[in-house]
Amino acid sequence: MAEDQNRELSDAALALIAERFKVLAEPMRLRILHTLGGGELGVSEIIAAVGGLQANISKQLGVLLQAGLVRRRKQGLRVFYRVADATFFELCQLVCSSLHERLAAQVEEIESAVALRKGA
Amino acid sequence: MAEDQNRELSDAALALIAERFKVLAEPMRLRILHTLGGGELGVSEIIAAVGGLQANISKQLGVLLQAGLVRRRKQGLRVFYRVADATFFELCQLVCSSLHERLAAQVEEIESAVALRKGA
DNA sequence: TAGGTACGTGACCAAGTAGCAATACGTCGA
DNA sequence: TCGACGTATTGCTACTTGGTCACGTACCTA
Repeated sequence: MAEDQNRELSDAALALIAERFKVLAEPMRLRILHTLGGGELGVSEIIAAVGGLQANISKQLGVLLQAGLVRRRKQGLRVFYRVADATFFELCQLVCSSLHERLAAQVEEIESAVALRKGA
Repeated sequence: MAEDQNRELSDAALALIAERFKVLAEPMRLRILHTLGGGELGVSEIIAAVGGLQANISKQLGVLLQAGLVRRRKQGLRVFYRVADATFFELCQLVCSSLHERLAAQVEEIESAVALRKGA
């Protein structure tokens, strides 16, 4: 039973982790977060920075807010957002370095293949 | 123009990062990777460990392989997979700690609300 | 060569969702 | 009170994809 519980807990944890990754799996949301990396911004500024229609930006901001990745602050007509979870930047950096390694390896592979063709 | 190039490059990079996150945004794939954390395993063992139909596991392994997250090795009839990108575990750990913080904050919020009710 | 085993693939369906257009909501100045 | 403005929401469409079934492929043994 303890085993079952562990399995259940592990599954629940994996589901939560997957959900977090899902939120980050959209270029537009990444652009918004990246833009907010410079500090708190109003919705209008975000729209100007990342492009796209207001409705969509608002929707994606809602997704990020519900995921706890950004915080919201109202001031009169304006609404300001800022990054609430700094791990986002670490995650991006990790993925970037991983992708960089992978691409470098592919380049090397291709180059060695070219060298083989030259030799033949 | 340099600005445009930077913007284009940044968009392409964000698309790549989003794609990586997308691969990790599925509980079944996370389960497979987590299972492979113990070391190289054959497809049959993976299926036994994570559950589900063989066709689906094979499909998800294909996705992971194409993403460069796992490596493949054939030996007779058997096919063995192993984790190819160790950053996966760091990513999971980061997300886990982030989620833990978030949940702890929510618990605290709820408890203080309960305390307020008691006080009233 | 025939048959069995381990794994991959193609076709399909159902669920989820990004983007868009239209509209609603809340807040301010006049 | 009435627009005007900034933002959120709703309904919709098109597309993607996880899971499943049926079948194909590669490899081994007898």
